[in-house]
Amino acid sequence: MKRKITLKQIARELDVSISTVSKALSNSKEISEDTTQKIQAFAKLYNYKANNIALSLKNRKTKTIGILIPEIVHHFFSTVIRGIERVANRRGYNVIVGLSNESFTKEIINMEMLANGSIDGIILSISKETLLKQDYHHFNATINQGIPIVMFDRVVNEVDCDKVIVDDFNGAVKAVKKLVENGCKNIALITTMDYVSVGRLRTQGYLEALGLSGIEANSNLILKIDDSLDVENHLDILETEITQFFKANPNIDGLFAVNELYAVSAMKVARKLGLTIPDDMQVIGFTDGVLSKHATPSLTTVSQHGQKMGEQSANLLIDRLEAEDNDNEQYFTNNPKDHDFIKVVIETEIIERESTK
Amino acid sequence: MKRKITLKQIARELDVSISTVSKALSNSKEISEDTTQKIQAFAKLYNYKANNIALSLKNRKTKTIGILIPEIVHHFFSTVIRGIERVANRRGYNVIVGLSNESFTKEIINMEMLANGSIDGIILSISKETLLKQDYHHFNATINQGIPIVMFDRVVNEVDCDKVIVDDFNGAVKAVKKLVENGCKNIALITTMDYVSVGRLRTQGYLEALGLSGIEANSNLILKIDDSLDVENHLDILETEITQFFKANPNIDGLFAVNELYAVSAMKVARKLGLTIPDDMQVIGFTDGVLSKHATPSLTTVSQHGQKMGEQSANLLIDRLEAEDNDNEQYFTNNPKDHDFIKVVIETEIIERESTK
DNA sequence: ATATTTAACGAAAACGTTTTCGTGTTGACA
DNA sequence: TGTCAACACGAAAACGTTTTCGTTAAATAT
Repeated sequence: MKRKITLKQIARELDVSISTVSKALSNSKEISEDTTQKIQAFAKLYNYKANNIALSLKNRKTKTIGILIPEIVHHFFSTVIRGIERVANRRGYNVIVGLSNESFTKEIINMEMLANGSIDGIILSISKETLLKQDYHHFNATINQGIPIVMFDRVVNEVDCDKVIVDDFNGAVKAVKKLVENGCKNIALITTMDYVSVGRLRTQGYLEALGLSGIEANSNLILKIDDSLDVENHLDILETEITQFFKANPNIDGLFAVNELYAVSAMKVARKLGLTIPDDMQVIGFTDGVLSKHATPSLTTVSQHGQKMGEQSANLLIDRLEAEDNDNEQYFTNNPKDHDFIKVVIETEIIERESTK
Repeated sequence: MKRKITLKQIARELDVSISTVSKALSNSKEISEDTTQKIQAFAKLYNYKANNIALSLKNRKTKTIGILIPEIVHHFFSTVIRGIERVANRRGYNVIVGLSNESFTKEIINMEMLANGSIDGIILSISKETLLKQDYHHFNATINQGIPIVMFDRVVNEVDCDKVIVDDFNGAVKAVKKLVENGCKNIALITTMDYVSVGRLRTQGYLEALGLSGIEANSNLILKIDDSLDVENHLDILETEITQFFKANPNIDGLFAVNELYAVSAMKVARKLGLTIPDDMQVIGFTDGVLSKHATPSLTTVSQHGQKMGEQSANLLIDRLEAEDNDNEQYFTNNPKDHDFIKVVIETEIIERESTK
């Protein structure tokens, strides 16, 4: 078991100084061609690679970015990670992942763990509990420490940073409009409680689309699910709620759900109630994941383009990191550019499948 | 924007030496109570936290473990990550993720990126291309550099390291036996090409179960899918293959599929062909993911317990890392324990749902 | 022959810690 | 009064780099 070789060992072995080795390996022309070749040959032989940690310490940057998300067993979030990893890798960065598990405390602990030198910047999506508490001091704290943050999807105005969001509002508008165009008269909505911003925005989009179409919103047609409980493991509850909802409103002929789980569950319930989709009821969900694609009938959805969100987030963050590098060489450290934060909006797209006509 | 405070700054500010500050913060009794209090108060005020990178360099260990998997938008793999992250976090480790994207080259590049000091050990699952090439030198190389590896799920005998696998063979046996018990006479298999070990093992389990039940295997009832192509994006191809398969074998009354995508697709095809599940055909899939749970009818599956695999892998790795620490204090560095590698087998479990009687 | 440039290399600082090993001051004790 | 612990602290090395700034010797210019 050979430990990795270091500059010092090469130097000792070849009877030169550490500086000489370092320079030779970076092809400095301070070093004669002879020694350079000798050193490079030796280094290659022993497969020398500079130690990342030492470089990080010296350069005061780690070339790794942190990701902090609520959950990873989740199609959307893992898609975002894939996008982040893709551009991070291409641009020479590593990716370190932390999971908040929707918990405020774990979010803070993770942030602090990451902010102690492990990473140059953070890409995150806020946990539900944090959104509920509306306590964002930990974000501002790390930003103040000079660690840039990019927020995606679940963002919040109280924190000044770059943001990448999907156009939840217009996505919902598009979806509901399509239902209207397809002839639906009584369009229902299944949504979450309002504190998750994306749910709120999608609800607003639903209302807006109805308004634009001259349809009066009917609060009976809106079902709000308390997603503080872990729905994945309480499918039965979800399904009974939907069953009651459908029974109470037999006139529903169109349904918009703010996520694919609600949509797919609704289709299941509908079928049990003897309804045919899309003939008796058309359904559109938000978030294009595996469920939508493989459900029967397959589900028409509003795609969020998670991978693109990840890529944009990573590019935004790395751009800012590398801009900082240049700033340091400028005369003004506090140049105004630092406070021009960017908000990227990813356009949604409706993917039509079998659940609509 | 305040940069993080360092020992040196505290020392200068309080007019003591760096060593004193360091000792005071670790409650060394070399330092008087007065100074200790003063320093600790100051440190708390400025929210001092030791810089991780500096610690890593000094201690020659990073307290982070690398994960290298083929794909992250994948229920099983993300479940494993969740498990790893969970125990890593509990035991004070960070987690850094690399994706091979099923590519041999990306796997190597990622390994080298990680092995240059960024991590203490690696947990990985081998990419398809690597399995196909059967070239495992990069794994052995990093092991030889003193970086322990734990392989999960897709493992290989040619590399000496700890391994965590699911009992693919017996899982398949159980599944097929259940089909037999449920009265199936003509049990089909949908599987992958043989180079992915897990597919091969599950196929063998299928054959074994048939043998045990006194049923003669019929090669016509085995459909091998070439999963070198990206099936997710070529569902149509998959479905037509299955359609032909079913049409050619109308006597099929039971089906075992080596993953849930194949199983769900098969159910879809079966329904289109007018078959009712589970009445006309019972179906069991391997890998318990979202699809299985939410399909209609919901799918009986063999659960791999991904999270448990992740947790076991992480524990195995960290155990070894921390055992090494102690070994260094022993007289023998090359003690025989180093070569006793552990293979943990996670038992599968059949989760019964609507697709079987 | 002397001054000056150039080539080739080494010493040392710096990044932020921890830890070992001094060192000076105090108080107790003989 | 002289000796010796005990106490409280500082200097410096080490982890592995890169980079600045010497320094030496040879080569060139004057």
